[in-house]
Amino acid sequence: MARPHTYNRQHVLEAAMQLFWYKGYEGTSVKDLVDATGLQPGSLYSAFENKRQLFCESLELYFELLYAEVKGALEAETSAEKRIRTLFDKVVMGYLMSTENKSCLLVNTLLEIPFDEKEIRSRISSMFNKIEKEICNVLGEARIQGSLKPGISPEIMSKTLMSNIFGMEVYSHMSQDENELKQIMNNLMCIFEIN
Amino acid sequence: MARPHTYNRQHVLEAAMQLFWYKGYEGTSVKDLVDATGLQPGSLYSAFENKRQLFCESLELYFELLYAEVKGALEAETSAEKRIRTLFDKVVMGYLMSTENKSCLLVNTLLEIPFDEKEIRSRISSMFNKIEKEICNVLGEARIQGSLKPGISPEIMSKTLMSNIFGMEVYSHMSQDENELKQIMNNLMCIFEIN
DNA sequence: GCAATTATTGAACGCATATTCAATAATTGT
DNA sequence: ACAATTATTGAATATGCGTTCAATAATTGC
Repeated sequence: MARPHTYNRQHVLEAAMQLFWYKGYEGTSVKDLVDATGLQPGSLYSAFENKRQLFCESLELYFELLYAEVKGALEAETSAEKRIRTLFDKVVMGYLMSTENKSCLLVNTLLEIPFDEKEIRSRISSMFNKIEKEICNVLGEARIQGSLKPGISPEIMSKTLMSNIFGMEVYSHMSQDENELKQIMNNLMCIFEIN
Repeated sequence: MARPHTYNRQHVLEAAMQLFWYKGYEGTSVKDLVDATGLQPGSLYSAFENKRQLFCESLELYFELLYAEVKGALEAETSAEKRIRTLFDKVVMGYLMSTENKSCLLVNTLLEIPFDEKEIRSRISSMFNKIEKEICNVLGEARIQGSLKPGISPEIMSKTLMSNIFGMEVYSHMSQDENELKQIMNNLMCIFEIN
């Protein structure tokens, strides 16, 4: 009874996410979005409330992809220790591979948004909480499997590992020296017993 | 032979730095700077080339203050272990105290600036390198004093500690839970022997 | 084929931005 | 007192931003 959409909403969202990822929220203009998506401002605004809303949906999409990757590493059929190591290999590789500022959109956002953006902040907070919990669970398994050094608390160590995931990201903005990140990673992996 | 300045350049710079610290580079407008410094655009531009240059000078000033604080902690007259602990107490306290987004200006800048701002990036990189070296030296002393656990490399551990300084900052943007940061810190301080 | 409905277009809007510059003011050496 | 020099002012400029909306196009049910 009415004219149908000509675009694919998901494709548009993906293009927008890539832009926000590369250039940040403020750094991405509506013109950029128009150019990248092929949609005119009017269509963009009818599909997604406004720029901010489009950004929020982009964050959700980003997390979906990120979380799938994390799960992929942590649910493999190997020892708990190996799964944690795989995750960190992926993280480090991700940072090393990113030629352009493409480090984690969520971290970038946390530091970019003004302090009164409580909603976005708490949303990202719960996203990372979810990942931290996954890591914590696997560390718990590692302890049962006897590969975790005694005296190490999964709860606290998962926070420390998260802190280093964040920290290595900042690190990767300074030097692209492959070894620096790998040294940090290896240092962290000393939480496991050497047999 | 000519009219003298009516303002104090250092005071102006300090006010600008505070603004950039609170609101970031893009988030700070020239109008903001005009309001905060009391200088009109023309004067501001004759004193500091342009906004970008003023920002660069703000970064240098910020580092001066930061470095002085770091040195203050690391050159105290106590054991190497205590000095490192003092530094991390300060870092964590700094994050906990900051009511408004006032985490490290240098880290914020690293994540905010576009990727092609190589000059700023490498400048900040060498700033943090200087701090890392200081930490490394003190860890070296700790090793000699026997307070560092055997098998821990000062060079690598100083990188890991830097990574956590960065990471805890990101962490502090999510939760203001005092314990989380302190748990991470205590976990890191396990590099020291317990006698 | 027509009426109804919705999608798309892209110019236009109001506002904010960084920067400039001619006019004015203040100081100093002579 | 005056000329020379420099500082200050703040309106003007050009550009870019996010957003809106009237006009136009496309589709479907009847």
